[in-house]
Amino acid sequence: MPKLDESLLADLPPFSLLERSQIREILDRAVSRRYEEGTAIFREGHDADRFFLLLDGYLRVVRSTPGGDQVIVLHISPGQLFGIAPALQRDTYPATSIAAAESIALSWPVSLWSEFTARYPGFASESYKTLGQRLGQIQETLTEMATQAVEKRVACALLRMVNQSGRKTGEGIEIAFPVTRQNISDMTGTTLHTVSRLLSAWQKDGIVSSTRKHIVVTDPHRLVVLSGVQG
Amino acid sequence: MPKLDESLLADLPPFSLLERSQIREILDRAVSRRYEEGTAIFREGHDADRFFLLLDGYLRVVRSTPGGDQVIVLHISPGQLFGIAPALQRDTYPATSIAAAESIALSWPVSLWSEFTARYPGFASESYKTLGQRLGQIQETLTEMATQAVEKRVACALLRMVNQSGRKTGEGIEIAFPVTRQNISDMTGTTLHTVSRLLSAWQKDGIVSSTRKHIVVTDPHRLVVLSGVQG
DNA sequence: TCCGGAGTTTGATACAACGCAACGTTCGGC
DNA sequence: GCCGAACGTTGCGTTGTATCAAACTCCGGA
Repeated sequence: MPKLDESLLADLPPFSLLERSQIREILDRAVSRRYEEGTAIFREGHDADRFFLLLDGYLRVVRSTPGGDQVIVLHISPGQLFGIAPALQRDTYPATSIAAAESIALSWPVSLWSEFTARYPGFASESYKTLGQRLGQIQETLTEMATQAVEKRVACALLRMVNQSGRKTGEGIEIAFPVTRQNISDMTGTTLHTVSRLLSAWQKDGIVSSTRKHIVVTDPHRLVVLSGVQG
Repeated sequence: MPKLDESLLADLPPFSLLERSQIREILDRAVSRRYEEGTAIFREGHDADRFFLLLDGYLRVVRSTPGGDQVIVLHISPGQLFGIAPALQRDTYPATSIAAAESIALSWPVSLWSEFTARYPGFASESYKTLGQRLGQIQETLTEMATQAVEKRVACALLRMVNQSGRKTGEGIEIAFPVTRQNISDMTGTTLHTVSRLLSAWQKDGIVSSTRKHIVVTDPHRLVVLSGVQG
Protein backbone atom coordinates (compact mmCIF):
# COMPACT_ATOMS: atom_id res chain seq x y z
CA MET A 1 0.00 0.00 0.00
CA PRO A 2 1.56 3.34 -1.05
CA LYS A 3 1.59 6.32 1.25
CA LEU A 4 -1.26 8.60 0.30
CA ASP A 5 0.69 11.78 0.00
CA GLU A 6 -0.12 14.96 -1.91
CA SER A 7 2.96 14.53 -4.06
CA LEU A 8 1.33 11.42 -5.52
CA LEU A 9 -1.17 13.52 -7.40
CA ALA A 10 0.44 16.91 -7.71
CA ASP A 11 2.13 16.21 -11.04
CA LEU A 12 -0.75 14.37 -12.69
CA PRO A 13 -2.74 16.12 -15.42
CA PRO A 14 -6.14 16.06 -13.73
CA PHE A 15 -4.70 17.63 -10.59
CA SER A 16 -1.77 19.71 -11.75
CA LEU A 17 -3.89 22.86 -11.73
CA LEU A 18 -5.01 22.39 -8.12
CA GLU A 19 -3.54 23.60 -4.87
CA ARG A 20 -2.04 21.30 -2.27
CA SER A 21 -4.89 21.71 0.13
CA GLN A 22 -7.39 20.78 -2.55
CA ILE A 23 -5.41 17.71 -3.50
CA ARG A 24 -5.39 16.71 0.16
CA GLU A 25 -9.19 16.94 0.23
CA ILE A 26 -9.53 14.77 -2.85
CA LEU A 27 -7.04 12.25 -1.57
CA ASP A 28 -8.79 11.95 1.79
CA ARG A 29 -11.90 10.67 0.08
CA ALA A 30 -10.17 8.14 -2.17
CA VAL A 31 -9.95 4.41 -1.68
CA SER A 32 -6.68 2.78 -2.70
CA ARG A 33 -6.51 -0.82 -3.87
CA ARG A 34 -4.02 -3.26 -5.34
CA TYR A 35 -4.89 -5.52 -8.28
CA GLU A 36 -2.92 -8.58 -9.31
CA GLU A 37 -2.11 -9.25 -12.95
CA GLY A 38 -5.17 -10.57 -14.74
CA THR A 39 -7.67 -9.17 -12.23
CA ALA A 40 -10.66 -7.14 -13.39
CA ILE A 41 -11.12 -3.69 -11.85
CA PHE A 42 -14.65 -3.45 -13.24
CA ARG A 43 -16.65 -5.32 -15.83
CA GLU A 44 -18.65 -4.35 -18.92
CA GLY A 45 -22.31 -3.89 -18.16
CA HIS A 46 -21.90 -3.62 -14.39
CA ASP A 47 -23.19 -0.64 -12.44
CA ALA A 48 -20.84 2.29 -12.88
CA ASP A 49 -20.65 3.23 -9.21
CA ARG A 50 -17.04 4.41 -8.97
CA PHE A 51 -14.41 6.21 -11.05
CA PHE A 52 -10.69 5.50 -10.90
CA LEU A 53 -7.16 6.80 -11.21
CA LEU A 54 -4.31 4.44 -12.00
CA LEU A 55 -1.34 5.09 -9.73
CA ASP A 56 0.93 2.23 -10.74
CA GLY A 57 0.82 -0.58 -13.28
CA TYR A 58 -0.94 -0.94 -16.61
CA LEU A 59 -4.47 -1.82 -17.65
CA ARG A 60 -6.15 -3.25 -20.70
CA VAL A 61 -9.62 -1.96 -21.54
CA VAL A 62 -11.49 -4.76 -23.27
CA ARG A 63 -14.80 -5.15 -25.05
CA SER A 64 -16.35 -8.53 -25.71
CA THR A 65 -18.62 -9.65 -28.51
CA PRO A 66 -21.69 -11.82 -27.99
CA GLY A 67 -19.71 -14.52 -29.81
CA GLY A 68 -17.03 -14.55 -27.13
CA ASP A 69 -14.26 -12.77 -29.03
CA GLN A 70 -12.61 -9.91 -27.24
CA VAL A 71 -10.96 -6.74 -28.42
CA ILE A 72 -8.50 -4.53 -26.55
CA VAL A 73 -9.84 -1.02 -27.07
CA LEU A 74 -7.05 0.88 -25.30
CA HIS A 75 -4.43 0.74 -22.58
CA ILE A 76 -4.25 2.83 -19.42
CA SER A 77 -0.95 3.89 -17.92
CA PRO A 78 -0.12 5.44 -14.53
CA GLY A 79 -1.60 8.86 -13.91
CA GLN A 80 -4.63 8.35 -16.12
CA LEU A 81 -8.25 8.47 -15.05
CA PHE A 82 -10.37 5.51 -16.17
CA GLY A 83 -13.83 4.14 -15.66
CA ILE A 84 -15.14 7.67 -16.00
CA ALA A 85 -18.45 6.55 -17.42
CA PRO A 86 -20.24 8.84 -14.93
CA ALA A 87 -18.69 11.85 -16.65
CA LEU A 88 -20.73 10.83 -19.69
CA GLN A 89 -23.93 10.10 -17.81
CA ARG A 90 -23.62 6.36 -18.24
CA ASP A 91 -25.00 4.06 -15.60
CA THR A 92 -23.00 1.00 -16.61
CA TYR A 93 -19.38 0.55 -17.67
CA PRO A 94 -19.14 0.16 -21.45
CA ALA A 95 -16.05 -2.07 -21.24
CA THR A 96 -14.03 -4.27 -18.89
CA SER A 97 -10.71 -3.19 -17.41
CA ILE A 98 -8.06 -5.79 -16.60
CA ALA A 99 -4.72 -5.34 -14.87
CA ALA A 100 -2.03 -6.11 -17.45
CA ALA A 101 0.51 -6.05 -14.65
CA GLU A 102 0.23 -5.71 -10.90
CA SER A 103 -1.46 -2.35 -10.44
CA ILE A 104 -2.59 0.14 -7.85
CA ALA A 105 -5.57 2.43 -8.36
CA LEU A 106 -7.46 5.04 -6.39
CA SER A 107 -11.21 5.26 -6.71
CA TRP A 108 -14.08 7.47 -5.66
CA PRO A 109 -17.84 6.97 -5.65
CA VAL A 110 -19.53 8.52 -8.70
CA SER A 111 -21.40 10.93 -6.46
CA LEU A 112 -18.14 12.81 -6.04
CA TRP A 113 -17.65 13.34 -9.77
CA SER A 114 -20.06 16.23 -10.03
CA GLU A 115 -18.70 17.63 -6.77
CA PHE A 116 -15.10 17.52 -8.02
CA THR A 117 -15.90 19.02 -11.41
CA ALA A 118 -18.00 21.76 -9.85
CA ARG A 119 -15.54 22.65 -7.14
CA TYR A 120 -12.29 22.26 -9.11
CA PRO A 121 -12.63 23.68 -12.64
CA GLY A 122 -9.12 22.52 -13.50
CA PHE A 123 -10.12 18.96 -12.74
CA ALA A 124 -13.13 19.18 -15.04
CA SER A 125 -11.33 20.67 -18.00
CA GLU A 126 -8.41 18.24 -17.77
CA SER A 127 -10.77 15.30 -17.47
CA TYR A 128 -12.71 16.25 -20.56
CA LYS A 129 -9.47 16.81 -22.36
CA THR A 130 -8.28 13.25 -21.75
CA LEU A 131 -11.73 12.07 -22.77
CA GLY A 132 -11.33 13.91 -26.06
CA GLN A 133 -7.89 12.45 -26.61
CA ARG A 134 -9.24 8.99 -25.94
CA LEU A 135 -12.08 9.47 -28.41
CA GLY A 136 -9.56 10.59 -31.01
CA GLN A 137 -7.35 7.57 -30.34
CA ILE A 138 -10.22 5.16 -30.81
CA GLN A 139 -11.28 6.84 -34.03
CA GLU A 140 -7.73 6.50 -35.24
CA THR A 141 -7.59 2.83 -34.32
CA LEU A 142 -10.87 2.34 -36.16
CA THR A 143 -9.64 3.94 -39.38
CA GLU A 144 -6.43 1.95 -39.10
CA MET A 145 -8.39 -1.26 -38.72
CA ALA A 146 -10.57 -0.38 -41.68
CA THR A 147 -7.84 0.56 -44.11
CA GLN A 148 -4.52 -1.09 -43.20
CA ALA A 149 -3.25 -4.62 -43.75
CA VAL A 150 -2.53 -6.88 -40.81
CA GLU A 151 1.24 -6.35 -40.85
CA LYS A 152 0.87 -2.58 -40.55
CA ARG A 153 -1.73 -2.87 -37.82
CA VAL A 154 0.54 -5.06 -35.73
CA ALA A 155 3.44 -2.68 -36.25
CA CYS A 156 1.24 0.25 -35.19
CA ALA A 157 0.04 -1.61 -32.13
CA LEU A 158 3.61 -2.26 -31.00
CA LEU A 159 4.55 1.36 -31.59
CA ARG A 160 1.57 2.56 -29.61
CA MET A 161 2.54 0.41 -26.63
CA VAL A 162 6.12 1.58 -26.92
CA ASN A 163 5.03 5.21 -26.98
CA GLN A 164 2.83 4.73 -23.97
CA SER A 165 5.10 2.65 -21.80
CA GLY A 166 8.46 2.25 -23.51
CA ARG A 167 11.63 2.45 -21.43
CA LYS A 168 15.18 2.30 -22.70
CA THR A 169 17.29 -0.79 -22.13
CA GLY A 170 20.62 -1.92 -23.45
CA GLU A 171 19.21 -3.54 -26.58
CA GLY A 172 16.39 -1.13 -27.40
CA ILE A 173 13.04 0.05 -26.07
CA GLU A 174 11.05 -2.30 -23.92
CA ILE A 175 7.30 -2.47 -23.41
CA ALA A 176 6.83 -2.07 -19.68
CA PHE A 177 4.08 -4.64 -19.15
CA PRO A 178 3.56 -8.30 -20.12
CA VAL A 179 2.16 -8.82 -23.60
CA THR A 180 1.26 -12.14 -25.19
CA ARG A 181 0.78 -12.87 -28.91
CA GLN A 182 -2.87 -13.36 -28.10
CA ASN A 183 -3.02 -9.88 -26.59
CA ILE A 184 -1.59 -8.34 -29.73
CA SER A 185 -4.04 -10.23 -31.90
CA ASP A 186 -6.85 -8.92 -29.69
CA MET A 187 -5.62 -5.40 -30.36
CA THR A 188 -5.34 -5.84 -34.11
CA GLY A 189 -8.20 -8.13 -35.05
CA THR A 190 -6.10 -11.02 -36.28
CA THR A 191 -5.04 -14.43 -34.92
CA LEU A 192 -2.23 -15.24 -32.54
CA HIS A 193 -0.75 -17.40 -35.30
CA THR A 194 -0.30 -14.49 -37.65
CA VAL A 195 1.17 -12.35 -34.86
CA SER A 196 3.57 -15.12 -33.93
CA ARG A 197 4.76 -15.42 -37.52
CA LEU A 198 5.23 -11.68 -37.85
CA LEU A 199 7.19 -11.39 -34.60
CA SER A 200 9.39 -14.33 -35.60
CA ALA A 201 10.16 -12.70 -38.92
CA TRP A 202 10.89 -9.34 -37.30
CA GLN A 203 13.09 -10.99 -34.70
CA LYS A 204 15.07 -12.65 -37.51
CA ASP A 205 15.48 -9.19 -39.10
CA GLY A 206 16.63 -7.69 -35.81
CA ILE A 207 13.67 -5.33 -35.46
CA VAL A 208 12.26 -6.77 -32.25
CA SER A 209 13.43 -9.18 -29.61
CA SER A 210 10.72 -11.00 -27.73
CA THR A 211 10.73 -13.52 -24.99
CA ARG A 212 7.66 -15.18 -23.60
CA LYS A 213 5.50 -12.29 -22.41
CA HIS A 214 8.00 -9.57 -22.97
CA ILE A 215 8.81 -7.48 -26.02
CA VAL A 216 11.78 -5.22 -26.77
CA VAL A 217 11.83 -3.12 -29.93
CA THR A 218 15.46 -3.08 -31.04
CA ASP A 219 15.00 -1.05 -34.21
CA PRO A 220 12.13 1.41 -33.76
CA HIS A 221 12.90 3.17 -37.02
CA ARG A 222 12.43 0.07 -39.17
CA LEU A 223 9.19 -0.64 -37.29
CA VAL A 224 7.93 2.83 -38.13
CA VAL A 225 8.69 2.14 -41.79
CA LEU A 226 6.75 -1.12 -41.58
CA SER A 227 3.83 0.66 -39.94
CA GLY A 228 3.50 2.78 -43.07
CA VAL A 229 2.90 6.10 -41.36
CA GLN A 230 4.32 8.87 -43.49
CA GLY A 231 5.19 12.12 -41.81
CA MET B 1 -34.31 29.09 -44.51
CA PRO B 2 -36.46 27.71 -41.66
CA LYS B 3 -38.21 29.97 -39.25
CA LEU B 4 -36.19 30.14 -36.06
CA ASP B 5 -38.91 29.30 -33.63
CA GLU B 6 -38.65 27.92 -30.11
CA SER B 7 -40.58 24.83 -31.13
CA LEU B 8 -37.64 23.87 -33.33
CA LEU B 9 -35.55 23.05 -30.30
CA ALA B 10 -38.04 22.38 -27.57
CA ASP B 11 -38.27 18.63 -28.25
CA LEU B 12 -34.58 17.99 -28.86
CA PRO B 13 -32.55 16.18 -26.20
CA PRO B 14 -30.03 18.92 -25.47
CA PHE B 15 -32.81 21.44 -24.90
CA SER B 16 -35.76 19.45 -23.66
CA LEU B 17 -34.92 20.29 -20.07
CA LEU B 18 -34.88 24.05 -20.68
CA GLU B 19 -37.59 26.65 -20.47
CA ARG B 20 -38.95 28.47 -23.49
CA SER B 21 -37.28 31.73 -22.61
CA GLN B 22 -33.92 30.04 -22.30
CA ILE B 23 -34.36 28.35 -25.66
CA ARG B 24 -35.18 31.73 -27.15
CA GLU B 25 -31.90 33.11 -25.79
CA ILE B 26 -29.92 30.24 -27.27
CA LEU B 27 -31.67 30.51 -30.59
CA ASP B 28 -31.06 34.24 -30.84
CA ARG B 29 -27.34 33.65 -30.84
CA ALA B 30 -27.32 30.85 -33.41
CA VAL B 31 -26.42 31.08 -37.07
CA SER B 32 -28.47 28.95 -39.43
CA ARG B 33 -27.04 27.64 -42.69
CA ARG B 34 -27.97 25.30 -45.54
CA TYR B 35 -25.53 22.75 -46.95
CA GLU B 36 -25.94 21.00 -50.28
CA GLU B 37 -25.33 17.28 -50.64
CA GLY B 38 -21.60 16.58 -50.66
CA THR B 39 -20.63 19.85 -48.96
CA ALA B 40 -18.29 19.86 -45.96
CA ILE B 41 -19.52 21.59 -42.81
CA PHE B 42 -16.04 21.50 -41.30
CA ARG B 43 -12.83 19.67 -42.06
CA GLU B 44 -10.43 17.49 -40.08
CA GLY B 45 -7.57 19.48 -38.64
CA HIS B 46 -9.18 22.89 -39.08
CA ASP B 47 -9.64 25.27 -36.18
CA ALA B 48 -12.57 24.17 -34.07
CA ASP B 49 -14.18 27.60 -33.81
CA ARG B 50 -17.88 26.65 -33.82
CA PHE B 51 -20.16 23.87 -32.61
CA PHE B 52 -23.28 22.70 -34.43
CA LEU B 53 -26.77 21.27 -34.23
CA LEU B 54 -28.28 19.46 -37.22
CA LEU B 55 -31.84 20.61 -37.84
CA ASP B 56 -32.58 18.78 -41.07
CA GLY B 57 -30.77 16.31 -43.32
CA TYR B 58 -28.04 13.77 -42.61
CA LEU B 59 -24.28 13.95 -42.22
CA ARG B 60 -21.37 11.60 -42.59
CA VAL B 61 -18.46 12.05 -40.20
CA VAL B 62 -15.32 10.97 -42.01
CA ARG B 63 -11.70 10.40 -41.09
CA SER B 64 -8.98 10.19 -43.69
CA THR B 65 -5.72 8.29 -43.63
CA PRO B 66 -2.42 9.76 -44.80
CA GLY B 67 -2.71 7.27 -47.68
CA GLY B 68 -5.91 8.90 -48.91
CA ASP B 69 -8.38 6.22 -47.83
CA GLN B 70 -11.38 7.43 -45.92
CA VAL B 71 -13.54 5.87 -43.26
CA ILE B 72 -17.04 6.87 -42.21
CA VAL B 73 -16.88 6.97 -38.43
CA LEU B 74 -20.55 7.75 -37.75
CA HIS B 75 -23.68 9.40 -39.09
CA ILE B 76 -25.50 12.40 -37.65
CA SER B 77 -29.26 12.75 -37.87
CA PRO B 78 -31.57 15.70 -37.17
CA GLY B 79 -31.61 16.93 -33.59
CA GLN B 80 -28.04 15.85 -32.82
CA LEU B 81 -25.19 18.08 -31.76
CA PHE B 82 -21.97 17.65 -33.74
CA GLY B 83 -18.58 19.25 -34.05
CA ILE B 84 -18.51 19.52 -30.27
CA ALA B 85 -14.74 19.26 -30.11
CA PRO B 86 -14.68 22.28 -27.77
CA ALA B 87 -16.54 20.25 -25.16
CA LEU B 88 -13.46 18.06 -25.04
CA GLN B 89 -10.93 20.88 -25.03
CA ARG B 90 -9.82 20.24 -28.59
CA ASP B 91 -8.63 23.10 -30.73
CA THR B 92 -9.07 21.35 -34.08
CA TYR B 93 -11.81 19.10 -35.44
CA PRO B 94 -10.74 15.45 -35.31
CA ALA B 95 -12.81 14.51 -38.37
CA THR B 96 -14.58 15.95 -41.42
CA SER B 97 -18.36 16.25 -41.64
CA ILE B 98 -20.07 16.01 -45.01
CA ALA B 99 -23.73 16.52 -45.86
CA ALA B 100 -25.06 13.14 -47.02
CA ALA B 101 -28.22 14.92 -48.16
CA GLU B 102 -29.24 18.53 -48.32
CA SER B 103 -29.00 19.67 -44.71
CA ILE B 104 -29.64 22.60 -42.40
CA ALA B 105 -27.61 23.22 -39.26
CA LEU B 106 -27.40 25.81 -36.53
CA SER B 107 -24.03 26.80 -35.13
CA TRP B 108 -22.55 28.86 -32.33
CA PRO B 109 -19.03 30.14 -31.65
CA VAL B 110 -17.11 27.92 -29.22
CA SER B 111 -16.93 30.76 -26.72
CA LEU B 112 -20.60 30.11 -26.01
CA TRP B 113 -20.06 26.46 -25.10
CA SER B 114 -18.83 27.15 -21.61
CA GLU B 115 -21.49 29.78 -21.19
CA PHE B 116 -24.27 27.38 -22.20
CA THR B 117 -23.03 24.52 -20.05
CA ALA B 118 -22.56 26.81 -17.06
CA ARG B 119 -25.90 28.56 -17.37
CA TYR B 120 -28.03 25.58 -18.44
CA PRO B 121 -27.12 22.43 -16.49
CA GLY B 122 -29.60 20.41 -18.52
CA PHE B 123 -27.75 21.31 -21.69
CA ALA B 124 -24.43 20.18 -20.22
CA SER B 125 -25.63 16.84 -18.93
CA GLU B 126 -27.47 15.98 -22.12
CA SER B 127 -24.47 16.95 -24.21
CA TYR B 128 -22.13 14.73 -22.28
CA LYS B 129 -24.65 11.97 -22.46
CA THR B 130 -24.70 12.00 -26.27
CA LEU B 131 -20.92 12.15 -26.19
CA GLY B 132 -20.88 9.00 -24.08
CA GLN B 133 -23.29 7.26 -26.43
CA ARG B 134 -21.12 8.20 -29.37
CA LEU B 135 -18.00 6.86 -27.69
CA GLY B 136 -19.82 3.61 -27.02
CA GLN B 137 -20.99 3.38 -30.63
CA ILE B 138 -17.48 3.82 -31.96
CA GLN B 139 -16.12 1.21 -29.57
CA GLU B 140 -18.78 -1.15 -30.80
CA THR B 141 -17.93 -0.47 -34.43
CA LEU B 142 -14.30 -1.09 -33.61
CA THR B 143 -14.94 -4.47 -32.01
CA GLU B 144 -17.20 -5.40 -34.90
CA MET B 145 -14.49 -4.47 -37.38
CA ALA B 146 -11.92 -6.49 -35.45
CA THR B 147 -13.93 -9.67 -35.06
CA GLN B 148 -16.59 -9.99 -37.75
CA ALA B 149 -16.33 -11.06 -41.40
CA VAL B 150 -17.17 -8.61 -44.17
CA GLU B 151 -20.67 -9.94 -44.79
CA LYS B 152 -21.70 -9.40 -41.18
CA ARG B 153 -20.14 -5.95 -41.06
CA VAL B 154 -22.09 -4.85 -44.12
CA ALA B 155 -25.31 -6.25 -42.67
CA CYS B 156 -24.66 -4.40 -39.40
CA ALA B 157 -23.92 -1.16 -41.24
CA LEU B 158 -27.23 -1.37 -43.11
CA LEU B 159 -29.09 -2.09 -39.89
CA ARG B 160 -27.45 0.84 -38.15
CA MET B 161 -28.51 3.22 -40.91
CA VAL B 162 -32.02 1.77 -40.86
CA ASN B 163 -32.24 2.24 -37.11
CA GLN B 164 -31.05 5.79 -37.34
CA SER B 165 -33.04 6.98 -40.31
CA GLY B 166 -35.38 4.21 -41.44
CA ARG B 167 -38.89 5.08 -42.54
CA LYS B 168 -41.62 2.68 -43.57
CA THR B 169 -42.60 2.36 -47.20
CA GLY B 170 -44.80 -0.08 -49.09
CA GLU B 171 -42.02 -2.60 -49.69
CA GLY B 172 -40.06 -2.29 -46.44
CA ILE B 173 -37.91 0.15 -44.53
CA GLU B 174 -36.01 2.74 -46.47
CA ILE B 175 -32.78 4.51 -45.56
CA ALA B 176 -33.64 8.20 -45.60
CA PHE B 177 -30.49 9.54 -47.25
CA PRO B 178 -28.51 8.66 -50.40
CA VAL B 179 -26.00 5.82 -49.92
CA THR B 180 -23.60 4.50 -52.52
CA ARG B 181 -21.78 1.16 -52.53
CA GLN B 182 -18.61 3.15 -52.01
CA ASN B 183 -20.12 4.75 -48.91
CA ILE B 184 -20.93 1.38 -47.43
CA SER B 185 -17.44 0.11 -48.14
CA ASP B 186 -16.08 3.20 -46.38
CA MET B 187 -18.15 2.27 -43.34
CA THR B 188 -17.09 -1.36 -43.29
CA GLY B 189 -13.49 -1.34 -44.43
CA THR B 190 -14.01 -3.30 -47.62
CA THR B 191 -14.26 -2.51 -51.34
CA LEU B 192 -17.24 -1.28 -53.34
CA HIS B 193 -16.96 -4.44 -55.43
CA THR B 194 -17.58 -6.71 -52.48
CA VAL B 195 -20.47 -4.54 -51.30
CA SER B 196 -22.00 -4.62 -54.76
CA ARG B 197 -21.82 -8.42 -54.87
CA LEU B 198 -23.39 -8.72 -51.42
CA LEU B 199 -26.25 -6.35 -52.23
CA SER B 200 -26.90 -8.15 -55.52
CA ALA B 201 -27.09 -11.48 -53.72
CA TRP B 202 -29.37 -10.08 -51.01
CA GLN B 203 -31.59 -8.45 -53.62
CA LYS B 204 -31.92 -11.84 -55.36
CA ASP B 205 -32.95 -13.31 -52.00
CA GLY B 206 -35.51 -10.56 -51.41
CA ILE B 207 -33.77 -9.12 -48.36
CA VAL B 208 -33.03 -5.68 -49.77
CA SER B 209 -34.09 -3.70 -52.79
CA SER B 210 -31.65 -1.09 -53.98
CA THR B 211 -31.66 1.38 -56.77
CA ARG B 212 -28.79 3.65 -57.63
CA LYS B 213 -28.17 5.63 -54.43
CA HIS B 214 -31.16 4.37 -52.54
CA ILE B 215 -31.64 1.31 -50.35
CA VAL B 216 -34.80 -0.32 -49.00
CA VAL B 217 -34.59 -3.21 -46.57
CA THR B 218 -37.48 -5.49 -47.46
CA ASP B 219 -36.76 -8.24 -44.93
CA PRO B 220 -35.16 -6.73 -41.81
CA HIS B 221 -35.42 -9.98 -39.90
CA ARG B 222 -33.31 -11.97 -42.36
CA LEU B 223 -30.79 -9.12 -42.34
CA VAL B 224 -30.54 -9.35 -38.56
CA VAL B 225 -29.85 -13.06 -38.89
CA LEU B 226 -27.11 -12.33 -41.43
CA SER B 227 -25.61 -9.72 -39.10
CA GLY B 228 -25.04 -12.47 -36.56
CA VAL B 229 -26.15 -10.56 -33.49
CA GLN B 230 -27.65 -12.95 -31.00
CA GLY B 231 -30.03 -11.52 -28.45
C1' DT C 1 -30.64 14.30 -78.53
C1' DC C 2 -26.29 13.11 -77.55
C1' DC C 3 -22.57 12.99 -74.55
C1' DG C 4 -19.85 12.32 -70.36
C1' DG C 5 -19.40 11.27 -65.72
C1' DA C 6 -20.77 8.89 -61.74
C1' DG C 7 -22.16 4.78 -59.98
C1' DT C 8 -22.75 -0.24 -60.57
C1' DT C 9 -22.19 -5.03 -62.06
C1' DT C 10 -19.68 -9.05 -63.11
C1' DG C 11 -15.84 -12.16 -64.24
C1' DA C 12 -11.20 -13.98 -63.71
C1' DT C 13 -7.16 -14.35 -60.97
C1' DA C 14 -4.01 -14.21 -56.97
C1' DC C 15 -2.71 -14.22 -52.47
C1' DA C 16 -2.95 -13.08 -47.60
C1' DA C 17 -4.79 -14.75 -43.65
C1' DC C 18 -7.49 -18.22 -41.31
C1' DG C 19 -8.36 -22.79 -39.39
C1' DC C 20 -6.68 -26.85 -37.93
C1' DA C 21 -3.21 -29.65 -36.07
C1' DA C 22 0.93 -31.05 -33.97
C1' DC C 23 4.87 -30.09 -31.51
C1' DG C 24 8.09 -27.30 -28.64
C1' DT C 25 9.21 -24.33 -24.80
C1' DT C 26 8.96 -21.95 -20.55
C1' DC C 27 7.23 -21.32 -16.06
C1' DG C 28 5.28 -22.10 -11.60
C1' DG C 29 3.46 -25.25 -8.18
C1' DC C 30 3.76 -29.43 -5.70
C1' DG D 1 13.08 -32.23 -9.77
C1' DC D 2 8.90 -33.50 -11.83
C1' DC D 3 4.66 -32.51 -13.83
C1' DG D 4 1.04 -29.90 -15.98
C1' DA D 5 -0.62 -25.74 -17.79
C1' DA D 6 0.08 -21.75 -20.39
C1' DC D 7 2.18 -19.85 -24.19
C1' DG D 8 4.61 -20.05 -28.52
C1' DT D 9 6.04 -21.99 -33.10
C1' DT D 10 5.50 -24.04 -37.54
C1' DG D 11 3.41 -26.52 -41.52
C1' DC D 12 -0.30 -27.22 -44.69
C1' DG D 13 -4.71 -26.98 -47.03
C1' DT D 14 -8.42 -23.81 -47.83
C1' DT D 15 -11.08 -19.78 -48.65
C1' DG D 16 -12.63 -15.19 -48.36
C1' DT D 17 -11.57 -11.00 -50.19
C1' DA D 18 -8.74 -7.75 -52.78
C1' DT D 19 -7.23 -6.62 -57.22
C1' DC D 20 -7.49 -5.93 -62.07
C1' DA D 21 -10.30 -5.33 -65.98
C1' DA D 22 -14.21 -4.38 -68.75
C1' DA D 23 -18.87 -3.38 -69.70
C1' DC D 24 -23.23 -1.56 -68.40
C1' DT D 25 -26.89 1.83 -66.65
C1' DC D 26 -28.57 5.86 -65.21
C1' DC D 27 -28.81 10.81 -65.03
C1' DG D 28 -28.02 15.64 -65.92
C1' DG D 29 -26.26 19.17 -68.83
C1' DA D 30 -25.08 21.15 -73.27
